[in-house]
Amino acid sequence: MTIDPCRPAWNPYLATCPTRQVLDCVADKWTVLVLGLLRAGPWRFGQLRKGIEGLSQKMLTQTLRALERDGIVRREVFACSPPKVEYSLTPLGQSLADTLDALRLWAERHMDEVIRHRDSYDEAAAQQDPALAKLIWAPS
Amino acid sequence: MTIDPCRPAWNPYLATCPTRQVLDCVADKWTVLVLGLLRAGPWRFGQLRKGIEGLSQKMLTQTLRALERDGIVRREVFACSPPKVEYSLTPLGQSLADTLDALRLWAERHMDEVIRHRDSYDEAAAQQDPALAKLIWAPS
DNA sequence: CAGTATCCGCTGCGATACTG
DNA sequence: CAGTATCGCAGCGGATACTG
Repeated sequence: MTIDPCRPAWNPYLATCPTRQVLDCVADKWTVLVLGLLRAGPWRFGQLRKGIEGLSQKMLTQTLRALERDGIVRREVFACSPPKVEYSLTPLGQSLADTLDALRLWAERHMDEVIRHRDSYDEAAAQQDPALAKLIWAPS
Repeated sequence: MTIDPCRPAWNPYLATCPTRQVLDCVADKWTVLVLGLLRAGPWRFGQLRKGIEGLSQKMLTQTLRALERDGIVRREVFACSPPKVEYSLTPLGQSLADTLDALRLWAERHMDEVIRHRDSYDEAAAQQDPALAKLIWAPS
């Protein structure tokens, strides 16, 4: 495939650009966590499931399939009993995982500051409208 | 606030860890695109809306509110007519925006390769089950 | 212009049951 | 063990109408 000099670079700010779909799949909570684990080496399905609390089997399958389809994750089936399937990063996946890891690290590193902002924002909102105060404390 | 040496570092792999909520809001398609624009400087509401195709008013408001609450975006209201509201990055937001920009760049840079993988994956699936071939070509 | 409020269809996602 | 298939519903998110 040759480069078409007339074609503009990919631009996710346009609705029809394919990068939109990739961004949708890649900028995802579960993807960040799954790829974060895979950086350490191959993982089996059940290991990933146990390694990420709250991730249902369905969502894990869905996430892994999408990543496999895009060439980010490699799926290797071992013909044995009981069945064994290993997931690992492709070179392409490695580069993405490194990028996403920065995001996970950002969340861990700046969590304190985010919580401070969040608390003061909620407090200010509650004072403006005391009737809303209870909502802030309502379970998720 | 003092550091509690007993408290483990934040860990998004635990279901109840607050970083989960942050990851959920931050690892989001619209957040990536909004913060990508804000890196250039302050933007007005309408400008952001026009700058990101397919982003509805409701989702933009929601996204901006969440980011403001977490101290990532600053909202400045100008008392004039017609009303004018500017959104800009806080220092905290700058650090996040830089991280997310890497993600957007990754998508743009590796789109070709992703598409190649995707096509061959879909083709392989179609050959395994010819009846599914038509589904692959169905509109979104 | 920059929102809020309301309605509501669609689907994302969990729960459950079943298969190779 | 590693999935697929199916059901059911909460909530996401678009469309529309209204407000300061």
